[in-house]
Amino acid sequence: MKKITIKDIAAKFDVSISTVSKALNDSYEISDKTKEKIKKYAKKKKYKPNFNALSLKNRRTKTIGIMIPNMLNYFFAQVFKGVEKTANLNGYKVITCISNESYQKEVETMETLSNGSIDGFIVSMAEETEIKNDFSHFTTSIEQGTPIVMFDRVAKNVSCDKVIADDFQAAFKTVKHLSNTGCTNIAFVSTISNLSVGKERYTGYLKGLEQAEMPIKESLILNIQENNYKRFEALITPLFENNSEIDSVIATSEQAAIAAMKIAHKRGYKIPENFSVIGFSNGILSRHSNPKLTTVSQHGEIMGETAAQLLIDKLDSKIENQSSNTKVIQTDLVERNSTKTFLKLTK
Amino acid sequence: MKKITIKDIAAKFDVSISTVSKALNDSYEISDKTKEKIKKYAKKKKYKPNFNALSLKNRRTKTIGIMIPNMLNYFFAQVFKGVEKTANLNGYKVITCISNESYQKEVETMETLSNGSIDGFIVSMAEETEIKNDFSHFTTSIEQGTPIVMFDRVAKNVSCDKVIADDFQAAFKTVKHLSNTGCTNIAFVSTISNLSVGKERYTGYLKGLEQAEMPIKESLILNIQENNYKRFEALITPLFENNSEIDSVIATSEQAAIAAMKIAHKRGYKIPENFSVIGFSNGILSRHSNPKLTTVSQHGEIMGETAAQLLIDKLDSKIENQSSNTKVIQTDLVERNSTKTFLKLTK
DNA sequence: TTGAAAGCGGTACCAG
DNA sequence: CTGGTACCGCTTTCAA
Repeated sequence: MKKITIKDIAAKFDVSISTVSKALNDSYEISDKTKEKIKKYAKKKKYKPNFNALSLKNRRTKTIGIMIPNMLNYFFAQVFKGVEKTANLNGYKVITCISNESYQKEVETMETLSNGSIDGFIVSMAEETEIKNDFSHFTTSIEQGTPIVMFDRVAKNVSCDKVIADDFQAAFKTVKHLSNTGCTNIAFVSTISNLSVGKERYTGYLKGLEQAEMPIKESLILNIQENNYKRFEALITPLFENNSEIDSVIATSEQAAIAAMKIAHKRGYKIPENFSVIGFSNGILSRHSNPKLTTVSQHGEIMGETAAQLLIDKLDSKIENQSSNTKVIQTDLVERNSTKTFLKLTK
Repeated sequence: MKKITIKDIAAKFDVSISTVSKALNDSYEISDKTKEKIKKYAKKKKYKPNFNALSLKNRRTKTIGIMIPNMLNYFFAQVFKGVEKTANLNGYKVITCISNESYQKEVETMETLSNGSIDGFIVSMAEETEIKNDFSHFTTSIEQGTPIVMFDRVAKNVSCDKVIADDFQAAFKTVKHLSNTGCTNIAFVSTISNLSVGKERYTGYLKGLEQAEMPIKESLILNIQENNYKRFEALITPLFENNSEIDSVIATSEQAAIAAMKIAHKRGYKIPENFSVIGFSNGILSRHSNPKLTTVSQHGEIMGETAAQLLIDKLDSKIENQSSNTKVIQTDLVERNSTKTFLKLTK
C-alpha cells in the first residue's frame, strides 16, 4: 500500500484535483455527498497531504531547529525535553543538532538548515562560539527572516528573544544559605569561567560574600579549564591543601561538586556536619550521590518550554514582531543532604 | 537581506531560470563566463536551493526520524549522539521525537511524520508498545515504503533492520565474572522484566548460574515494576533481609545497582571486599558513584552510528533492498571498584 | 457545485 | 550555449 496523493483520489472518483482538495478541506463549495465519499476514501487509504508540497506552498515548515552543545549533559537534555513537548503540542516538529561545543559545526549547521528546512531556531551557544565572540551567524539568520530564541548561553549583543536562569541571584543565594548554616570559608569552583553564565555565578558569589561580610579569599576561588571530569579530584584537591579553614564548596557543576565531596570525605570531613557542598544543575548525579547533593535547580524543562513557546508565538503571529523578550526563569535551591538545614525563625 | 531564489538571480542577469539552475549545478551546457558570474552572485547573496522544492522534486528529504522513549536516559542520549553524528556525516538531518514510553504518542508521531517529512525511521520501542505487543504502526510504515531500523528494544516479528546488544551474553558474563571473583550468592534485580532485553538478560543470568553450577534461588531474583527510583532502596532491601548469604547483585540499571550498593553499605558490607555489584548501562552514575560501579557497557553511541548507517545505506541505495539485517553490538564489562578483580592465570 | 490554471522553487528534458 | 516547459503535490482564485 503505497502513499496516495490527491491526484489518485481525483482519478478514483473521476473528479478534478481541486474538488478533492476542497472536499478534504471541508470547503462550502463542495456538496456534502461528494465531500463525504472523498473523505471516507481518503481516510481509508490513510491519505496525508504531502509535507513538502504544503511547506512549499505555505512558505513555512512547522519545524523548529534546536541547537545544543551536548545532549549527554542532563541540563540540555531536560531543555530539549521541554522544547520537544511544547513544539509537539503546537503542531511543530523538531530538528535537533548537536554543536559539540564547536563553533564551526554550529555555523555550518545553521547554514544548512537556513534553506527552508526550519522556521526558526532555538540555540544555546557552543563554548567556542562564546569564547570566539563571533555571533554573525545568529544575526545573519535573523536578518534573513529566521527568528532565533537563545537560552542559557545567550549572546548579549544579539537582539532576539532569550530565556535565562537568574544565575547571579542563584549564586548569591547559595552563599547566603551556607552562611546561614554557619559556614564561614566558602570556596567557589567554576568549570565554566569563560562562559557568561559562569561569570554571572561568580559575581553572585562575590556579592554573597559581601552581603555576609566575609572577605574574598583568592585561595578559595578555583577556575577549572579542563573538561575531563576524571581530573577534577586532582585539580580541586589543592583548594583543601591550601585552606585548612575551608568548610564549604559551591561548584558550578554537579561533577565538580561531587568531586569536592569525595575529597572532603577522604580528608575526614563529615558532610554535612562540618563540611557543606552545593552544586549547580540539578541533574541525575545529585540525586544518587552519597550524601545526596544540595543543588541549584535551573528548571531546564521549563526553560525549554518557555523558549519553544516564545519562538512559536513569534512564528504563529502574523504581525511582524520585532520586539525582543528576555525571560528569566527563577532557580530554586533544592536542599538535600550535603548541607545543613537552616531553621528560619517563624517571626 | 531576505532569502533569494533562482528567479531573482535570473532576473538580475536577464537570463532564464533554467540557465541559472544549470549554471549553479555546473552543467557543461553553460559557458564558463555565465557560470562564473552567476555562481559568484549566488554566493554573495548566500543563495541556497529551497529545501522543500528539492524534496518535492526528488521525492526524498534527506531527513531521518528518530523515536526514543526518553532522552533523559543516558543510554538513549548516547545512541542519539551516534545517530546525529552519522546522519550529519552523510548529509542527513534528524527529526527527534520522544515517545515518553507511550504507545499512543509513538503511533501518532509516526503517522505525523509519514507524510513525506522523513525518509526513514530509527526507533526504540516505548515500553507500552512492547507490553501491548501491537506493532502495526511499524509494519504499516514499512509497507508504505518508509523503512525502519529498530535498536535495543526491537520487535522480533517486525521484519526490518535491527541493532541490538548481546544482552544474553552480557548477563552471562557478569555472572561468570562474579563467580570467578568468589561470589556464590548472586542476586538479579531487574527493572525491565517486561521488556525483551530484560528477558534476555534474565535468561543470561540463569545460564550463567548453570554454568557456574550454582542453584537458582527464587529469593535472589527480584523484578521491580516501578519506575520511581526513590523507591528502589525500599524495594530492594527485602532481598538482603531474606538472604543472609547474599554476596553480590547484578542489576539491569545503574540506578538499581546504586540503590543496591547503598543498602549493602548500610548493612555493613564492604564493597568490593565482601560484596559486589554490577550494573547494566554504562552511564554517568557509574562513573561518579562511590565506589565506582562496575558496569556492562552497551556502547550506545556505536549502536546509534550503526543504526543510522544501516538506514542510510538502505535509503541511498537505488536498488530495492528487501533483506533484513540484524547487527549485534558486543558489550563490554567495564571493571571499576564495585567488584573484585579476577586475576587470570597467564597459562 | 465543479474544474482549470497559476504558483510555491526547483530540475531536467527537449528545442532552437 | 540558452530558453521553454512540464512536473513534483497541494492550495486558491476565477470562470463555468
